[in-house]
Amino acid sequence: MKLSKKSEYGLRALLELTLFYGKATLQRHQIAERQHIPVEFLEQILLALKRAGLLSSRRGMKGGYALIKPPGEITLGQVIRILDGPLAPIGCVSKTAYQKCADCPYAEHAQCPVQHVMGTVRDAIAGILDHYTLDDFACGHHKG
Amino acid sequence: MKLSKKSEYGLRALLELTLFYGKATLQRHQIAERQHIPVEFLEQILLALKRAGLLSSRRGMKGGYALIKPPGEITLGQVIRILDGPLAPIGCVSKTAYQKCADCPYAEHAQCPVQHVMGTVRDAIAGILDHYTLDDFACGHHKG
DNA sequence: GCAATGCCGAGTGAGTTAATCAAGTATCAA
DNA sequence: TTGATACTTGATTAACTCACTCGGCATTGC
Repeated sequence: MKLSKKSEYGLRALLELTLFYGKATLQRHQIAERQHIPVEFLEQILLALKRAGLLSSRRGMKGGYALIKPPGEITLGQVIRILDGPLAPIGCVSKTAYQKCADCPYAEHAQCPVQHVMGTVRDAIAGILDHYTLDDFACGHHKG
Repeated sequence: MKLSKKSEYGLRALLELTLFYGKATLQRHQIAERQHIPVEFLEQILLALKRAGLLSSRRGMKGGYALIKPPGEITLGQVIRILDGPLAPIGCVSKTAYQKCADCPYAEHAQCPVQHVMGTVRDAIAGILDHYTLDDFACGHHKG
């Protein structure tokens, strides 16, 4: 039930990029300084977000990173899935990356008590994170 | 955001013990067989649950484990905290094991956006797991 | 005493996390 | 064209965690 440093840093980096959305690009070291993140680690995080289509980047002098989509269209759920993988506490209840349990003594679906509770937990987590956008995030509160 | 095998096995073991609550004790190998759990691993799980005051045990021939408290008074939240640690996705929003973030650039409490969202996630998870008892678990559905 | 069972501590191999490093390639300015 | 700056890529690492595994000890019942 834990959020990795990678996701935490990723969210904090996106927060900075949200504040400058439409205004300027930010360089790795600027983001790193403002958010106290090791630069080289931040680099691979930004890169992953870029590959996932969330960021654009420019090389060379005056280079930097910027959000591609408006912050209101990016959810924390998306970001965490990119950096940490599925939100579900257990593979057999993931909607974006379902995986059958190897040795569960219960028949498929619905009869397994673990699967049942964890399904509701997954829905609760996704219900929050998939409706919480970078805009909400930057304001510090959900539009609810 | 993941449930460990340890917790999963722990919950499945407690499920068996719930079914036999007030009727009989169960030995490690019985639980292990019924739930397809490696015996030696199960052992340390049962031991942890015993140390936490959830189980009683008897050694020697005719030994075994049993629930101490009625299954309606044990919540999945308790169990998972014993085996996996705090439910909160990040230390600074845990209510049972709060830990200040080392290098968060935001002042204490309430101003950190990460802390804010993750707080609501924590509450959602705890809201489910701290009200879901072993009884509910054995029935496969919450009384809610 | 002896076998069955739980108790306990240490160890282990695979994998993950959180970085770090080194060698590129693109961009701009002088 | 040259050099400085900054993103890109891939490899490497140390520390840690996960999921077991093992060996020996303590207790109980026959």
